[in-house]
Amino acid sequence: MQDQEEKRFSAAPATLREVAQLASVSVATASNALNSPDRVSAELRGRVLRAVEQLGYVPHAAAQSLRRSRGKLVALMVPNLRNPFFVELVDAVERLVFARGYSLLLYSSGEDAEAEIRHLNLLRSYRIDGLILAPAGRREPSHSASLAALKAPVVLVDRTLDGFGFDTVVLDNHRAGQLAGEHLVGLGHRRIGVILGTSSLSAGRERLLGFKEALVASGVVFDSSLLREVGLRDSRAYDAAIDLFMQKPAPTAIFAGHSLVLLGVMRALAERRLRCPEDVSTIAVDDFPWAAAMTPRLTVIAQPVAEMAAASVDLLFGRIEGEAAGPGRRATLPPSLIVRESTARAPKVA
Amino acid sequence: MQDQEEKRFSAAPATLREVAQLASVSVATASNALNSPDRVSAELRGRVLRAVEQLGYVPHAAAQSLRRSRGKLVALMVPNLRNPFFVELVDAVERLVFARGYSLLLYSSGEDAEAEIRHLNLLRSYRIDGLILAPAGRREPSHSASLAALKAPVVLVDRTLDGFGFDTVVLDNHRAGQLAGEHLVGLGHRRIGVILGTSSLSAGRERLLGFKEALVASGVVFDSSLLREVGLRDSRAYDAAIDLFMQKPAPTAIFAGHSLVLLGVMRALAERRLRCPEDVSTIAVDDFPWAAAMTPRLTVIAQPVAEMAAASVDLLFGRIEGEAAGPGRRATLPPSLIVRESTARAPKVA
DNA sequence: CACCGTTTGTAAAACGTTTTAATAATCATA
DNA sequence: TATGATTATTAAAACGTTTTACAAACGGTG
Repeated sequence: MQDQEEKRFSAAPATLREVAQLASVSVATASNALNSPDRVSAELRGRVLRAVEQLGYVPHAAAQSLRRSRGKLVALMVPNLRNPFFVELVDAVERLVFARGYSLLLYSSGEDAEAEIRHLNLLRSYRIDGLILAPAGRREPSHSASLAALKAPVVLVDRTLDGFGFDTVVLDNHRAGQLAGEHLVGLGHRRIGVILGTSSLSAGRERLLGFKEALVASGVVFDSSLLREVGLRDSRAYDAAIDLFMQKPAPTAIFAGHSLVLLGVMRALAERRLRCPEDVSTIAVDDFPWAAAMTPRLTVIAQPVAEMAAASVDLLFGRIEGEAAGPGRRATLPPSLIVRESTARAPKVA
Repeated sequence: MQDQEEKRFSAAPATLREVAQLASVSVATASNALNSPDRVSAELRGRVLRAVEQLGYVPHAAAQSLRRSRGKLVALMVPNLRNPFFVELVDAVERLVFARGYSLLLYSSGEDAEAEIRHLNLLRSYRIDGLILAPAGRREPSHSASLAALKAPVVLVDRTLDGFGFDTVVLDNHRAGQLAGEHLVGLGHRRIGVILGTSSLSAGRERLLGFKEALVASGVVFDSSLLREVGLRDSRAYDAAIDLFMQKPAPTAIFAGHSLVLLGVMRALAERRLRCPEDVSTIAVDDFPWAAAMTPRLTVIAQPVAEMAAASVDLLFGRIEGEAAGPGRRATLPPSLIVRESTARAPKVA
């Protein structure tokens, strides 16, 4: 057995010619036997399959891709891998894509629109079948060219890019903000700091809108002097949080735009010797493995990452397989509030 | 401008033929102008380059890959993406690979040796130039066939696979264990629980060895009744920790084999209302973004992930570019102790 | 038995490159 | 001016598939 395996694979990868030869059929027949089995008699199909098995034949993806114009290749580009949301997304997408017999080309743009475009251009070479993109930053003028040049279906995830008509999968960000707001005012908080990651502009705006809406619905006025927008670097979030805690009176709760922001907030909290949730409650968008292992265990607004991944992949393959056409569809998935220990009733002293 | 971009890219991707045509040269010359510029006169080279620019020509990777036998494609396969170590590895490798003008095929085996082999077989189709592999589990008999069938250089990272002669990049696991042991006994701990992730068998064993060695060097006896081996699921680690805390006398410190294990431990701690580090100190291998944001901030043994990624990529391209030949080389990188707040002097009552 | 409609099989072209081997041009040398 | 020796250019083959267009074989009908 071991020996046979050895023999099977030691030589240069077998070609379809050799398979055909061994099965004493033409290459065309061999190809047909594999790709459209109904076009070839059972007899010959058997011979071919046996030969394939014996030679350990595997099709040459590049040759296939050259002839058909489909490479069984899909790309996923995310802004960074330090955000657990994207990590989960990558993980889920990889699995789904693999399940369909495709492989995944992974790119990380590093939250840099320039780099994103460079990646896109490199990507053109591969004639990918499709792209799932969580864009870095706003729409650049060159985006349109590079994206169009792909000549492949694109689905946008997490962040939108207007004016392209691409399929899009996003969280119901408005609802996410609402959830956070309702939860916090429900606990009696009135002075609430908000720190948004500015990167995902549209998402951030939506979340803020929903948040405000929840406040006014409860007759709480939103104090915009307690709003901060930071970049992607958590150190900025840390600074913003420190700054917020210096306000008089200090906020009794913080709503963080995403987990990276929260990371900065938690560091600031520790720094200022503020206890959570006794002194200040925190809530953030994004659930992630460590959220339940921290002390306190974090109250969060979870994104349905798995569902978002599934929706993206479904949408993408809908286009790839050509069933779907027409204008971009949009899937908006619901967030859910997970109450743990980082939020508590607002302290009396407020 | 917008319009020109439009024109540039709106048609089907330009072929080298068309470039040649536009530059009024033969395709051979066009090809040479791009690949071996010294073989063609400045005059013609200029014309070709201009035509390339004008048409927005990008080579067809599949066609290139078919003709040469190199696709500018490298694969990375990791056991899972929930372990922050692998996430960082993916991130770093992606960047390095991209910097060399290659693209990265990402696979996650899900800690499943079967799946790993399926992935490897799929991978054969792509005729990748090389593979960086963090294998799931032990060497399977079929591993050898699938790996050999790749016909591409392989470098193993984080976990070893014996008998293949592949280049390998690992942490100095022995030293990592030693560091943990020294730190803990230095703080006066005598009863120390050890929970290892069984998955990376060789790594785990090494870490344990180093740990024991540190103890005996200080005249502390290692109590093997305080050793647990768990799988990859953190719930198992949680169980093990709970179990450990039931021992009489209970351990005053826990050494966790990697961060996923630690996650279970911290959950158990919270559950049992044990304070860290007052009641029990914890130390684990792996540093990760959240480690410094938790309360307490975690004391860890950090792996030099960036360096490990760089070493892997260097080793791999050494083979790909053909400079390096001969038996597998091994890079062993040093861990470093990062003291934060999750370790403290052992309580007196021990 | 000649005819026709199905199957079943195959030869050859095509996909977009790179590379080999051959040709044409250039230039110094005898 | 003819002759090699270089250099610059190109035609054509090759890489491993899929697919198109055609031929062969086969069974049933009139």
